[in-house]
Amino acid sequence: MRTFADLGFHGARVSDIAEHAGVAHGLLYHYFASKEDVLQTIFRENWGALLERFRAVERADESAADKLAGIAKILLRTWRNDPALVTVMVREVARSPKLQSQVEEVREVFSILERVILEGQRRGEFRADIDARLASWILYGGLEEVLTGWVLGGLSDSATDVERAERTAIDLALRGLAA
Amino acid sequence: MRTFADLGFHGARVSDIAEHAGVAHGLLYHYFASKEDVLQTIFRENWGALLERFRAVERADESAADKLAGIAKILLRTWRNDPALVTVMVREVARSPKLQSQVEEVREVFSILERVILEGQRRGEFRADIDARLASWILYGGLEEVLTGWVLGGLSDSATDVERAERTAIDLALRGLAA
Amino acid sequence: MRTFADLGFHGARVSDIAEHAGVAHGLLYHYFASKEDVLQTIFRENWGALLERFRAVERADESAADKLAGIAKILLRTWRNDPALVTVMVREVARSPKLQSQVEEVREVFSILERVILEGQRRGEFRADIDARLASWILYGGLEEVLTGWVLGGLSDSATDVERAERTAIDLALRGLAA
Amino acid sequence: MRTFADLGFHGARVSDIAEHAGVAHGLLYHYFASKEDVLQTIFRENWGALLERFRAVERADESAADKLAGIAKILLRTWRNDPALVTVMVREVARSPKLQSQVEEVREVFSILERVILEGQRRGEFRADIDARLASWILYGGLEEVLTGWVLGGLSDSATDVERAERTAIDLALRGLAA
DNA sequence: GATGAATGAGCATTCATTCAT
DNA sequence: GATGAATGAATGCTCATTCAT
Repeated sequence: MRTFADLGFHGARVSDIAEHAGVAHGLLYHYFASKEDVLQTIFRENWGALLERFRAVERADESAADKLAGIAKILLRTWRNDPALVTVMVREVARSPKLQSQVEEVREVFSILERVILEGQRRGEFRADIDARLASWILYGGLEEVLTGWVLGGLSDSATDVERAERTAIDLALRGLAA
Repeated sequence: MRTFADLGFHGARVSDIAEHAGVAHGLLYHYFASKEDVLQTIFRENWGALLERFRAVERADESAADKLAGIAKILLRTWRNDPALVTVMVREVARSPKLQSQVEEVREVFSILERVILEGQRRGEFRADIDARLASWILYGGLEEVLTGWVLGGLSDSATDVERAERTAIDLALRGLAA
Repeated sequence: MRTFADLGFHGARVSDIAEHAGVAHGLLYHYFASKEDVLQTIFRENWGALLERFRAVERADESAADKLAGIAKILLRTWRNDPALVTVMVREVARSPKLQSQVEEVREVFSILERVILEGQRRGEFRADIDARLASWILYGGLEEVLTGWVLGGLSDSATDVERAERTAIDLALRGLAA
Repeated sequence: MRTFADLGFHGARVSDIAEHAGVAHGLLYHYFASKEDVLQTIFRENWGALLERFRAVERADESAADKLAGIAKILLRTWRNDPALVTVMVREVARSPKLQSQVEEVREVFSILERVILEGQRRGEFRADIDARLASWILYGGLEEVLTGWVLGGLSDSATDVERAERTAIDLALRGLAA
């Protein structure tokens, strides 16, 4: 993950990864079928864990607004906890069809957001004149762009800035959706 | 542009581009210094034109809300006018540090959005308790994610859906920012 | 052909072939799809020419015995004319299923021999109590083994020895088949 | 032997052999010095046994013709008894200089055949105007090609066909050599 | 005896780029 | 302008072999 984060998928040679791990490059092929499988595994294991947390939020006994806020927090705080992971996700996974097979899993986050929004609309928390599906993409895009800003260095990611970003994103979204 | 859109930057060989253009691949080097220069040129020429249109909106004598709406429309309608361009932008330019030299230009759109938001805050149109810089990233991210949805096929892009996306995105943003 | 003859298919590196030819190894891939394609091409072009000569003999207006003798001569004299070709054929093509797609073409020689033998039997030149198909394999095997002996150095291939081999092989075969 | 027969020497990985044998691949190196040593051992043990039988035939108190017939029978019947062995011999050992050290042993069969033929010539059984050395190669080649036909599937190897091949090969050879 | 993680030499193949024509 | 033969650096991957356990 760190090698991909530093050099990008194409820029990272298999031997770079192995060197980073302190093993011979051949050993990599005991554990992974190919260089791409390494990326796929990084994605699968980490995104799966994130999805699990999103689902837990969805199941929680909270208002839809709190659920959205919870998901946003998980996503944005991942930058602090695991910047290499976020870097790889943002640069190699999010938009490239490199991991076609995983597209479904990537989109699961949209489904979760959509369901939460629909729930909010049903409960009267959120306005009903908004397409929940579209809103889920728009909200997620806003969050991902903040992560991208941090990854590419366009946005400050000091502790206070991260906190402010969290508040801003949540605030914008909830006001945008509020009934 | 079409070749990059179809195959991606890494997946497209110089000879693919030349074949697409109906010339020998050697000729490409009369017009471009390298394969990367082709991408750079695509970006420069097209993004420059978009930026010009964004700036025109910024200069117009309209409310800040209308300016934001105008920018969103330009961005989203580009998909219909030039899907290959959007595909290349979304997949090859937006996140990769491939075009480092152009990062500044990419970010110009954030500056424009930020200035429009600040203007709206100054005029009392928009709430003042929002960091304009952050908001510009978040709004742009929402729009770009919709484009991504269209590029990768996750969101329907029929004529009515494109229009609805436009309204939804603008509506969410303006309600989120409204004073 | 010479590189394969010297080093064997597996022992020859692509760069050996290219070096032998005095070009960069990359150029090889302008003309051949792969290392294996080089072998295939060697086979196709040369075996095809040999087959053509065998067919010419078959069509000739001669006794079946003379036809068999003619085919044997062509085969054995190829060693003198083109030892590298024979070496490659004997070592890389004849028995390995490496060129599965060409198996049919390899077997064409058996068909030709079989037809000549059948013709001889019909004419009363050859005894009729012999399975022509089997005989074609046996005769061809005898010839090929002589070539093998020359390739691997087990049999002397001086000019007089080559001539004697020719006479011996033909003599054995014709006496074996004689009515 | 079965792994080499199925996949060829180069196509068979050490781990394929080990898997076939139901052990870990590392264990192979307790019993064999190398992959090539496995092939060598297969050859040595089996070819040695065959040679022993050939020599027994040579020593027997029979006519030269019967001796030739005996050797042919042993060789061809091995296909039925041990097709994998024959496959390996035909494809990996016979022509490749892979087992250079064993070349002598391979050629022992030619020596035996040659001596039998010489004996037949001395006794007046066989015509004297044939080079015994050459004849031994030619006869052996005929037999080996029949085996090759069975191995590669070009010749039918049903029980009756095997028997007919035996008769045909012996018949052709003896008539070819007959005084 | 037995395992399988670990090694690293070896090699085919790709493809951007050059340049003589 | 235009071609495409020629180059060669770069790299993913394979697999025989070793050896600590």
